[in-house]
Amino acid sequence: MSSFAGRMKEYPTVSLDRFDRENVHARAYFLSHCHKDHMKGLKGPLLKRKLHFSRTVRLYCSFVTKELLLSNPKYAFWEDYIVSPLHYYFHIHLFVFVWQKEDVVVTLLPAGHCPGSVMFLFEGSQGNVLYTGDFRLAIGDASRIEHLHSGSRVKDIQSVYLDSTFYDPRFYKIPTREVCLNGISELVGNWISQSSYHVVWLNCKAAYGYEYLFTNLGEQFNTQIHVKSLAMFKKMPEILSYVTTDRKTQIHACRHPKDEEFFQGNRLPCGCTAPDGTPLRIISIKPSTMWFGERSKKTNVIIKTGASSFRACFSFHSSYSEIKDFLSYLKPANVYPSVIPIGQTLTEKLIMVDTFIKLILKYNLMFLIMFSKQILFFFFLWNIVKSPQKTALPDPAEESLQPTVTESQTVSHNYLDCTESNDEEEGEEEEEEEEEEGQGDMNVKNEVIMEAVEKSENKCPSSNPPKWQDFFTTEMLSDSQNSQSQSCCSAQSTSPSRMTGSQTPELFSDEEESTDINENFSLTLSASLSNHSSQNQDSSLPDTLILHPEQRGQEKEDMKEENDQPEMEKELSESQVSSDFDVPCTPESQMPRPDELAQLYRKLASGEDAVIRKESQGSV
DNA sequence: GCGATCAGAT
DNA sequence: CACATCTGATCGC
Repeated sequence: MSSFAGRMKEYPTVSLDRFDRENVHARAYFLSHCHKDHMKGLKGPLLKRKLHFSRTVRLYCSFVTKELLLSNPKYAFWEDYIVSPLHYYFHIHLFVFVWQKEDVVVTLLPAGHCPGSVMFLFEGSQGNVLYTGDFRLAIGDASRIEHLHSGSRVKDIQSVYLDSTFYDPRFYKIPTREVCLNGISELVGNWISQSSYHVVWLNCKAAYGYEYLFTNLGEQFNTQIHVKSLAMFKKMPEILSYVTTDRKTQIHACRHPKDEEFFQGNRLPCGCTAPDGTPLRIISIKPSTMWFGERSKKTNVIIKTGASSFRACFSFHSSYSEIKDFLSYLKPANVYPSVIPIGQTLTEKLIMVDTFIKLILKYNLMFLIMFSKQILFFFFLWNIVKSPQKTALPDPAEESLQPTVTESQTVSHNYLDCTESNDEEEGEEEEEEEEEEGQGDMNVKNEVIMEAVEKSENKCPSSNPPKWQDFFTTEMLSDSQNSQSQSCCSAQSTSPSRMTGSQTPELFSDEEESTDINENFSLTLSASLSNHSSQNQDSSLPDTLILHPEQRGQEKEDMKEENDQPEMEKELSESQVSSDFDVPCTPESQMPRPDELAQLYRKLASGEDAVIRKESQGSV
């Protein structure tokens, strides 16, 4: 669960994923995805009143997040205040008023956590800051995210506000989404093929994120999954076509307050029975996170937990090694973990991050010595020491070399609002104290950076740049899964990414049921889900500035050619071409002058990312 | 009566 | 196997 307090040190006038307390005063809001623990205060009366009186406050989120949010009547009052792009990669031109006006370009990056989930990359005078929200990216995915790069280099990232849910060596490895999906498919297929009375209940929690499971199962078995409601997907036809409210199907993901009891009594949560009265044969599959230690060779993705109950591996969050890979690639100067697991103090978490950093340091040292790259190493050290650092922060170089965090220091400063003992009054004194000490202490110096030396060759965004369908697919669907292989999203390009025999996990840990499951499954990850058919009215806001990524068009064109998309995706892309995609800036802002713009663009590493021109191609 | 918060359960 | 949500109890306004 996120313990992030809502604000980033570098850009404190915006709030992300928190809308209560001091966040009520934010100039702009960002919602990374539509999970309740990231929506605290979002339906609060305070904010509602603020919206009523303010003409400038907006909530920025992805299109899908907007749809999901507005499908809940409790959040419907946000409708006129949401700014969402039709595409993943877009730029908001923010004028943030605090100590000065500020140009900030915000880019939405795929997060792979649930439909609509994104990370926010802020680029402005306070540095490039990445807020990950919750994310699940596979190893290697960062290199495929175009907007983390400028040209062939990885952008310099000042800080990462990190989803550290599994940032713990215990969660070293979590089977990839594809592997998990294969296991579930196999189990489902073997069951429902036995007779029409054999049905599966997917015991999913009440949260977005299982949709790609539904779509893939629906696709593979040419059926629809029974769910409680379709309303939230009404603008997402590729999801819509795989779910139904018709109970006459063999795969159910419906819920009921007493569904566990129902299941024990051999009933589905929806109460569905066979027309002829024949008792149904129901198995339950409960998606849950499974992890494996570094040395563990077990890779069971399905565990039998009862006579007809199974647990299936499924994770919304990146594993330890995936997070490590992510950080090692980005090499941010600072890392702020946003999740402090229950039972673990902030200090422990920070120390853990430190430990990782030290290990990296050590590893690199050895590596460097072995390969006689000392020169590079010292050059890099020098870079760290010399690197220009933000104001109001302790010298990061100094700190990074002594990354010790003491309990008292850590706990008393709640910039991230991470500690449980955090029910202090919101006095101003405290605020100031935070400012003075907290920031430095909360700085987890990330010498992951050291790996830069080793990985400098890898700094370019791979020969296959990120393809929009990798992540755009309802932001979730099969997204980034197999990073090493290419896109796994298009129906045609999927099969190559199927598991090889050696990678095939044992399906069951319980032997009694593991006999007859040996079919080969042709996993077809469905094509893009997301059809973002409508644009909101925001482009008509009076004081909006629309920035269009210029080169994006051509790049997408290239991508389309080298990537043989199935028809559906081509059509989708084309439909997106036609839909103007206007991304308003913060309404308080003014239209920048050309020279201002030029300056802004210079701030972007390459200048490729933000250009005012209506794009002519399906953009990402 | 409403919202915030917490414990507990799933 | 640690994910996110819901329910119910309690407290304060």
